[in-house]
Amino acid sequence: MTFKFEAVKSSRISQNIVEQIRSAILAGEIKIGDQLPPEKDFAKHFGVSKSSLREAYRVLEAYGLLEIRQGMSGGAFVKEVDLKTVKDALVNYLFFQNPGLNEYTQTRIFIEPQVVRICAEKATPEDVEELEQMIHAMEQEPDGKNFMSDLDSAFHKKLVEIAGNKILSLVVESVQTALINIKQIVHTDEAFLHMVCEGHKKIVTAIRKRDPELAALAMIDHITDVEKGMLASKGGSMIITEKGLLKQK
Amino acid sequence: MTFKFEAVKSSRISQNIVEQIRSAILAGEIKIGDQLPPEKDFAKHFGVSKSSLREAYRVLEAYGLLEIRQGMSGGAFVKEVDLKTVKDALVNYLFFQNPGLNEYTQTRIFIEPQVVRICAEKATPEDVEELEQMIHAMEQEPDGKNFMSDLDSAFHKKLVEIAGNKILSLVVESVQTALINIKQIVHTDEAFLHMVCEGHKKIVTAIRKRDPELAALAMIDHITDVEKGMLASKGGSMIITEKGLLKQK
DNA sequence: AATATTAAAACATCCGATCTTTTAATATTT
DNA sequence: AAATATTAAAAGATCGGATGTTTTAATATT
Repeated sequence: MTFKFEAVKSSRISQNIVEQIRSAILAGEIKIGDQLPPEKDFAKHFGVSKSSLREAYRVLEAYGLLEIRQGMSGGAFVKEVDLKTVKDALVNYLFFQNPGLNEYTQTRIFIEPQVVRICAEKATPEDVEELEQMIHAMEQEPDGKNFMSDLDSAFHKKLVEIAGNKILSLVVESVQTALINIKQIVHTDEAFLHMVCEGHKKIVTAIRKRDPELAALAMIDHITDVEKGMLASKGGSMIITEKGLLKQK
Repeated sequence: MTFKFEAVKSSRISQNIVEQIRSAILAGEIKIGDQLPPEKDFAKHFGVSKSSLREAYRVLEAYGLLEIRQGMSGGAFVKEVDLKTVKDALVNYLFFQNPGLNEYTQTRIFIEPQVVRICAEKATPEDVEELEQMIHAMEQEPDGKNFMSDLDSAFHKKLVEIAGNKILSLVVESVQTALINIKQIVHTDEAFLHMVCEGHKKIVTAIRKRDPELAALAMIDHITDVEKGMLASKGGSMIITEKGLLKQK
């Protein structure tokens, strides 16, 4: 059988400290907002140099677990890991994986139609109102280029928030972020913007009618349209393909 | 309207270096395996102290973008970000979000039945063979406690690999990792192990029959059973509930 | 040919001096 | 009294250079 032991790690001092502090946080021994001792004191407490402690702080900061503030009444504070940290990690990862547009589309088609089914049941009148305002804001957008992707993203984010599943929110928002990066390259045009708005309208209409199946179908159409629209458009030195996603010309 | 400008950042030297190197990697200027200059030289090149450069290295290491090796012919090497880095980020994030078991289950039910539909079409005889061996290995497992979760995870990982979507792989594997952490607390018993094996068998049978609908149904049953099994079991000072997931007793 | 020793490259750690940022307390002005 | 300006102290940020440790390649020895 294959052994399940992992290679023993570097035992770098900073890494040791990182793990101690991370464990303390995950074990609930230190809570959000808690302040760690000043560098000098804490380094002495650990019996290490300031440099080692500082390197540990940098790592914990990168993990999103700490926030370090300079100045009087500054210091190292325990922070709740935010979505941005996770999305950044994901962007780094996906850069190397380089999934095809069809993989993004497939992921969306698996998840988002089901999300709007739930929305059709759970959405409050206020939710519907907000969704409609988001569509309206998108239609007002001048040439669409700048904020278009953000407004589009916000719409899908709102939908998945209504569904009330934090894991699905994470996935949907991350996919949106990744797609924004792509859209910034392929220069979607005015017609694309209009198509997106129409798609969103049909979805919201179905939700207002409390018709889960219609909402799901509208979402499938919308996601399909977006993929088609992106495949049709082209950008500078990059090209987008069904598989392989982005290739230099 | 709300401004879209973000707070200008600390301009810490190490952060500046991190962004420069990260950008160079994402822009393709530096490739996997490339070696960066030695600390001393590189620090001089940037016009900064070794400490600042070292802190930048720690952060890039945390991002999974660099690997630093000590000793002769050591140095800083550009690395492909691996799944573990992303999953760790996710575990940190989910610790604070603390989703309910129902959220995990819902995510799985949205995705995995669709995955096995594809498997029923795309799986090669070798894939099916491998899946069956994985079930067999799981049945051989003595008391189930130790490797059970890993074998279970591996099974679902293999399925989503067959589907050939890197994004879905990431999501499914991350959810599995998160669930393993929970299972380590709730002490699943012998009956649970048996139930899991039976569930897997039905799924593979459906895939061998090339019956997508049957496979999807088998997967839904399986995921539902696992949730029920986990809700039924209890662990030490922790308790697992439908919502809120883990609470101290 | 196998083994042991040595040397050098490169990171790891430590120390302590100095700079910068931030805020709270104080002083000044209106 | 209120608003504004100054100052002082706390805490991180940066630097540089001395010293330790790891790893590997070259060399010497058996």
